[in-house]
Amino acid sequence: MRRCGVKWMRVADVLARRGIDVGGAVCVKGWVRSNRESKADGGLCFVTISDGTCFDPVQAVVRADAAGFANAQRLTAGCAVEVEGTLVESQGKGQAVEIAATAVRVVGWVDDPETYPVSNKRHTFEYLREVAHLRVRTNTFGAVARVRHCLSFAVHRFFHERGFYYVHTPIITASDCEGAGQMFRVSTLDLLKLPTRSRPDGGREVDFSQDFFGKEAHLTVSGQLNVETYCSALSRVYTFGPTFRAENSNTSRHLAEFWMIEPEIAFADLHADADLAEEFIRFLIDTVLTERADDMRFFEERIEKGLIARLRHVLETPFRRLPYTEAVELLRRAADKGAKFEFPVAWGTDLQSEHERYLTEEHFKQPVVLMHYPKSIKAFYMRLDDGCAPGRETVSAMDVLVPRIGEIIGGSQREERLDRLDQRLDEMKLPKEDYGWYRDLRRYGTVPHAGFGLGFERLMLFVTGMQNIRDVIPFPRAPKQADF
RNA sequence: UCCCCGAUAGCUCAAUGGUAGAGCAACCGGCUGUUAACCGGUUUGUUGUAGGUUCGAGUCCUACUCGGGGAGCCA
Repeated sequence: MRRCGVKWMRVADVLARRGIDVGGAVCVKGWVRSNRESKADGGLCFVTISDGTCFDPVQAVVRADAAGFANAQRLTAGCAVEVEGTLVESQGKGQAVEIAATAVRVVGWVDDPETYPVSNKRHTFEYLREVAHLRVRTNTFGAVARVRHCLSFAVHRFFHERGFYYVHTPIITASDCEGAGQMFRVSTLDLLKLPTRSRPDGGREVDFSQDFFGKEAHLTVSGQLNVETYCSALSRVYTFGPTFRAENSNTSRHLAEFWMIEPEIAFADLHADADLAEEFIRFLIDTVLTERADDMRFFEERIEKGLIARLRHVLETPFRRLPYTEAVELLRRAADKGAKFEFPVAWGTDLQSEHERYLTEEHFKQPVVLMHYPKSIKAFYMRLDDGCAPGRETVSAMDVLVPRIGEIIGGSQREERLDRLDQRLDEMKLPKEDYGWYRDLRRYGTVPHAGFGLGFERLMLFVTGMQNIRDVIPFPRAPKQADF
């Protein structure tokens, strides 16, 4: 590969004048965003070039005496170029500095400019989803990609700085005890020639002992049960990895493949868990506002007016913590006073989306942490609250609700008492033998512990103001959607 | 999975059951330190798929596919 004669720099550094100043020689490489040609001054082209390193492209001014001028005149959106020149103060408005080009080299042309899928104009997000391999070249998806990176690193930094260890929990699981919805099967059996064996009742069933793992295997729906084992030795741990749900969910808030962050802390109760969740969300917002100010300004201006004020409000206001029972009373009073709910509010049933939205968007207008849900609507591993009235048993669960998104975090203090855990397994008709290693944790040095799960893409929606979860992950997987 | 809405040029959208249109993009020309540039011109169609009704269907009916909004499941 040919090298530039002068120093090749990232556009982000050129525009910020890091390692270069006006008058310096520079080379940039990237993709053309726009090209405007002028006949003034003997002919010149204004070529804006993005290399994805920051929101703004850099403008190169190519005059007729520059090497490669004839090619520069033919540049269209999407062409890959190298530009050499001098950094100068811009004579035009809209940019402080620009590159006075001495040479332009076209690295890759666009075959057919008329049908280039992301030409220089407005496109709907639905359309761009159909060209997911090219949509990252747009303002919006470039910004999404950089914010996603920024938040990913912030997640690791937050936990690392607080003494948490990052645990790689398995993607494939042969235990059928995670119990969080439909799972994707993992198998190497020939679907056209499935081995079968007889069941005790005389029927036939697939013989998974002949499958790759010797038993049924699936993609994980949660790393929590596995990460609890490491928590019971390393004290403070977290996972951050892909998660899979085979639910037929067709919404703007669900994916079949998404990334989840699951911290788990030992010697901790539900309030320590909520403290952690709150500090965590604040840290992430603060980081992205500081490190991706350029992209966040774009989201504020073009995606959601008031976004930055909304995020700053979250930074400055403590989350409102509220027991489920009080939330139900509050919602019933609101309904009496005229709040329009499609579904009734009753103790013992899960809150509907409209109820959650009322609490966080209308009543409190801030993130809300709902705690101590009825045990009947929560998972077996959540800790039974002490001192409950008969018929009003609750568990130490918490959901963090935020405006616009609804539930962004679900967590709980875990049941660390073996007898209570076994009681819950029995009540929910779950076979104890499937939970051998999980029950062992309660037999060998059990401790109170707690954790939560945060859907990374939902965090992205909350932080960017984007509306559809399929637009905040590079290549979305959802029912009937696994292209690219 | 359920309810509602939609699918027409490369993109965004028009078109009373009666000849398929505009803006943008692209291309050509004009003007211009341009920047959502502007002005003039040119090119662009299996109207999502399969049936049906009708003299005639982009338009009406049925099914399917895909997309959007809402709900459920949840993160």
